[in-house]
Amino acid sequence: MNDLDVTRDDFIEKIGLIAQAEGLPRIAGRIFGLLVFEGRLINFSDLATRLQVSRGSISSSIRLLEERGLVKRTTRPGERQEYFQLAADPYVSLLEGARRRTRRARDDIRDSLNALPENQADIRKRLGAYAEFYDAIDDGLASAVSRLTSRKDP
Amino acid sequence: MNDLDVTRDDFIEKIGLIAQAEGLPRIAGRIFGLLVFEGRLINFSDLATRLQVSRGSISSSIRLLEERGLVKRTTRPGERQEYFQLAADPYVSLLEGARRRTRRARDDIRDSLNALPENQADIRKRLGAYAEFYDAIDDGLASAVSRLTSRKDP
DNA sequence: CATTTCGTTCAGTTGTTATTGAACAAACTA
DNA sequence: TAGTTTGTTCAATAACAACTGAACGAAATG
Repeated sequence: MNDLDVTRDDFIEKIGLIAQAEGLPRIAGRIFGLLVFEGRLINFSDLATRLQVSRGSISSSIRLLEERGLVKRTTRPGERQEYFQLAADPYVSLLEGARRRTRRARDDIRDSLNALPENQADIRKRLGAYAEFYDAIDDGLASAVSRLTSRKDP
Repeated sequence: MNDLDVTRDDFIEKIGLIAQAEGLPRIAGRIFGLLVFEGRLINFSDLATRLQVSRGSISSSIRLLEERGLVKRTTRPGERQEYFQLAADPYVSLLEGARRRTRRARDDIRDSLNALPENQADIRKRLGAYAEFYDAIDDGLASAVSRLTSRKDP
């Protein structure tokens, strides 16, 4: 195993851990890492052998990654295996997912706020500040999205 | 149990679930929710009884919340019990924590990038884009922080 | 001094999610 | 046709984190 292999495997493991910290299965992160590193089509069984995991795990993690818009599935004419690669804008998809979760939290809090009687001004104020926190995050992530998209548009 | 109690308990449970989705123990989220809702000092045993959980759980979750700068512990002269309340700027602390994790991920990726030989321009480019994704998040969260802090400074 | 209260620690339990591996259907191959 | 390969599903297991509750030391109280 040469230097490049070591660097790659090290990278893949790191991304697995990052994914795990963000609530994704570690294997999903490792697939993502491999696809980022290689930057080309990789077929199903290669994923299983290179990451040393069962086909079942590849199947379910790939499904997750597809649902989140991070990975695309392709087939080649005449070939039976399915190939996978990074989606066009995986990072934007990740940010959009984070924004959705953020806004959902904000809405939950707003619902509680709206259920409060008018005379509970102090509680309303605190829940309002909490909701604004999520609004601030949402805006921040929105500006991250535009930064990523503007970079390549022109 | 009146309307306000229902709204409060509902809110507390919601925050517990949000916390859980963000990788914190549910009980930590419920404590946070209770403190946001009440907006005043609450003592240790009240936390345990009102949230119907063991003292051990309160102890460990409070420790987590303190470590993250979300909750402050206080004592009152002549009283033996310890009191807890929201920290001054809990939302800023949350954002700073998120920024730290973001930058750590970016640094991990940069380390891999730097371990690559110069002639791997394509791989370097892809890892670079990945690292920039985290930079964009960090900047977005930074602007969320300034939005939250500027709001009350003047 | 004995007793009570307070918060922490830690071993054990519970509950949840990730992962495997066998079974399966579909699509090819010989 | 029988046999292979491919990806999915699902039941069982492994791995992990949350949570409990008993034990504990410290500090107060009587």
